Amino acid sequence: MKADALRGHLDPMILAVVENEPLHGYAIMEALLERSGGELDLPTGTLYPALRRLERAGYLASEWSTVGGRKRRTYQLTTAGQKMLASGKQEWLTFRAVVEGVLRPGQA
Amino acid sequence: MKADALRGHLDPMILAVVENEPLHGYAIMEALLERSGGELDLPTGTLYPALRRLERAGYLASEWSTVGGRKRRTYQLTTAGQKMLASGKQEWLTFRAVVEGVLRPGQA
DNA sequence: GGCGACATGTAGCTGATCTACTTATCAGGG
DNA sequence: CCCTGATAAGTAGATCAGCTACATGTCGCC
Repeated sequence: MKADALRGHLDPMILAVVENEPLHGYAIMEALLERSGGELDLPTGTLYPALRRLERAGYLASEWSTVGGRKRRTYQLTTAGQKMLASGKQEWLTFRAVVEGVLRPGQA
Repeated sequence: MKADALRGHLDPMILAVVENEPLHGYAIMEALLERSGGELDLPTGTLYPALRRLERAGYLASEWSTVGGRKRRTYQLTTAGQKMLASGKQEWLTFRAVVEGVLRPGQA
């Protein structure tokens, strides 16, 4: 999967994995990997800046903790983040309809 | 629809509209607009450079003509372009599965 | 004459994602 | 005891597709 394809779609995906349970960065990476069937293996240089960006934007809130001698920064969805996620899901449906309307992937 | 979302998905869409009939730039714009139900209204500053990029890459071939006093550059799919389109369609299916696996858009 | 559709293009900006690197803890094998 | 690999979090700098804004010109119509 090309890197560009992700552009603009990563944010809602990140928000989605912390929708039901707060997770720390590394666990978010693993969750994305698992939910995507091994396809979405984000470099740390992508994920961590993305998380800080989402926090700065007010969609995530974080909290430090230490587990087994390792420091963790756990992120949870804010109210704004919930709204963002909901609209992100909606936008995905629109986007999918647009692409498939143009691509007509059934017609090889 | 956010602009970023398009990243990496525009190329196969452009190739798709010239799949069955060669079209000139302006007609490609109109075809995209129509197939997307009015959602995909590309600025000329996006489309024309994209067409030149696709031609430079060998996926499209162009030819000038004049119709009603106006110059047209008509693009058609090359063999490489056909292959690119086919793999682009396949990649779209993968990408869609990844996003939906993570997003689980059914669960609002 | 002027406006809107038709038609093609360039210059320069933005910013999300990438590569490559750094720092640190812990468990297990040799 | 050291080394590797997993766990955990980050930064600096490069890339490049799509954007805004601009430029040029034709045609039909009011």
